[in-house]
Amino acid sequence: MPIETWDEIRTAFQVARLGTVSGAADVLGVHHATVIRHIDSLEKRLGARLFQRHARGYTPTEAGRDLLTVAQTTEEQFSQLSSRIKGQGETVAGELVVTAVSGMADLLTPMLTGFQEAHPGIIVRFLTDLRVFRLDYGEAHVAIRAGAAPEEPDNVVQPLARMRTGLYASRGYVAAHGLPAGPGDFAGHRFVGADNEQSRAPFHRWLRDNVPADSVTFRASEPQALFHGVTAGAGIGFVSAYQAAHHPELVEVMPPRPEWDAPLWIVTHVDLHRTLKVQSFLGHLKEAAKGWAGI
Amino acid sequence: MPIETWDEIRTAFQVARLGTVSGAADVLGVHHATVIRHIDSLEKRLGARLFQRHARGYTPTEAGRDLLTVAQTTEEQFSQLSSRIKGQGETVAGELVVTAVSGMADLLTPMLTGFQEAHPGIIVRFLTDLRVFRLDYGEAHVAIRAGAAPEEPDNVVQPLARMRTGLYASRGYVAAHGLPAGPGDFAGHRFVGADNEQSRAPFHRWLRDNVPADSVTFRASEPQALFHGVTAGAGIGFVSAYQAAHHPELVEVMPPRPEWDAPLWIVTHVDLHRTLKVQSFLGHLKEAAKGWAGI
DNA sequence: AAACATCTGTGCATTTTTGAACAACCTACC
DNA sequence: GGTAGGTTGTTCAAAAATGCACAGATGTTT
Repeated sequence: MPIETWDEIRTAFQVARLGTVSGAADVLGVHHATVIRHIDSLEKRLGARLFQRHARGYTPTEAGRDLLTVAQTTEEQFSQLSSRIKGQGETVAGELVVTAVSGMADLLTPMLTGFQEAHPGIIVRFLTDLRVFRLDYGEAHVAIRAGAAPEEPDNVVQPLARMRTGLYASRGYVAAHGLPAGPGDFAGHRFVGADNEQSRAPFHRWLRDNVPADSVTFRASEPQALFHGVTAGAGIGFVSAYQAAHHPELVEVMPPRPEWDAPLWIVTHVDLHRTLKVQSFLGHLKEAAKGWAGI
Repeated sequence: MPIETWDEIRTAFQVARLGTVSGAADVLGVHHATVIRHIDSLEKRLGARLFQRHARGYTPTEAGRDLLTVAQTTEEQFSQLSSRIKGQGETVAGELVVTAVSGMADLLTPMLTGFQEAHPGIIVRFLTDLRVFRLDYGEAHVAIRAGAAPEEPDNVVQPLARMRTGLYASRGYVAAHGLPAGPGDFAGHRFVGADNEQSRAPFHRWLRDNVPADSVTFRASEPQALFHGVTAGAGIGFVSAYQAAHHPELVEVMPPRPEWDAPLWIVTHVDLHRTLKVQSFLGHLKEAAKGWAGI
């Protein structure tokens, strides 16, 4: 037996609270005729009288007093809800969901923990998965994407940084096979590459163009697996300069080149982009990116 | 920070619950364009987004989920309220406020207690006061009035019984002064009468016409005081046959006459008259009145 | 006693809300 | 790949809710 017209309950509530139709109309900001019509409609719907009418005003019946107490708490609940929602856009609290490909975890986690410490009310959820989380489904507040600029509608895209990548090999590999003198020497070496033939990453394309397919002896679809392949000595492969700098066991085969750079993008949904929480995080993120000069 | 449009919260609640605008529109029985407009209006009012829009539907944001839980309990509260109000007109429970002049207390109380015992859910409030309680102010459900038929608007009036009254004196008075032989002998006796000169009760008028004013030596405005005056031996006075029958110390001076009869009326407010609670009480009251043959 | 202020109630013009139809988009399924 | 079903979003006409003005009634104050 659900009630269909909550607004009528609200007007009835004010009438029960103030005792007069005119007073309720003033509070509600409507004409007193509207109040009368709301009461009539609601009483007809409920099949019972909520008020006794007389020339001095409306006095609530037993049912009217019942409605008064119920609507009183409703009014308070809605008021608190409104305060929470209005305030949440102006405070940095609650969940902040960030998504990125797993390969960026060690790059991003220091920044994420720093943001969490700066805003104790924040609970950071860092989602890394193979699939791309969709911002328009509300799966995350901020996504950090690599590669071509995303062009999804309703998403605001900002450049974050350029991720420099170079060719690296593990010390074990170098000890066993030596370093290639140059591109002409690649045929005698082993490489680690993407399993996906049409990978659009620029360094992957460069590998396809400059290294014989037979020399790519370790292939994986997951970026993290490629990185592990290099560190384990499976072959020479592309590693971001940032990751390489933190892994002393890697030896630089070819230094990063501009054409290998992969741009990083900050992507947010337009609905959430303007909120203080997201804006605050974006500021923190860009500040941290300035320290990524080495990547 | 009160919320002005409860209906918009209701539609937002359904959208959050079902996940789609179309589904909410079906449940609410309105067009989906209306739902969209409600959501837009509410979000604009709150200054925050409640939903993320995409082609598969609306997924609630953090604020939207907050609204969902609040509105969920509101829906339940209103539903229960509706059930209570709709049901209360069909059950005999709650308060039943009956008002009458205090002189009728001993006549009515047995009937009232009997009604309460027949309906354990009832709390009977019997208000007796000098002033007349006003039904149109919601002061009582049922009023029992004596005298001329009430003619207030919005009140439904039904005849209940005729209250027969006679002239009585206490045994002590009779022992001291004897009984008057007839109206011609009244001048030598003492009488108890109304203080109010323009009292409209027929027996009071009869007293004014047939008894010298000097013989009315005990006057009171309160009916109960008049009755006590008679029983205390202050003089000869009018007592209802019902009361006289229950007081053996009274001696009949003149038996009840039809022209002394005072009609009793049942008065109820038109809004409450049709409710089962009042109707049930009226049936009980009329049944009890059949046993008042002696009054 | 009489004027005043306040409240309810009702018919009519106006504004606001709603509904219908259509377009655009995405998803799923064949 | 293409088609069918479902969803959102927008424009214009219809419907409904609202505001206005005035009448009626009651209690209060001068």
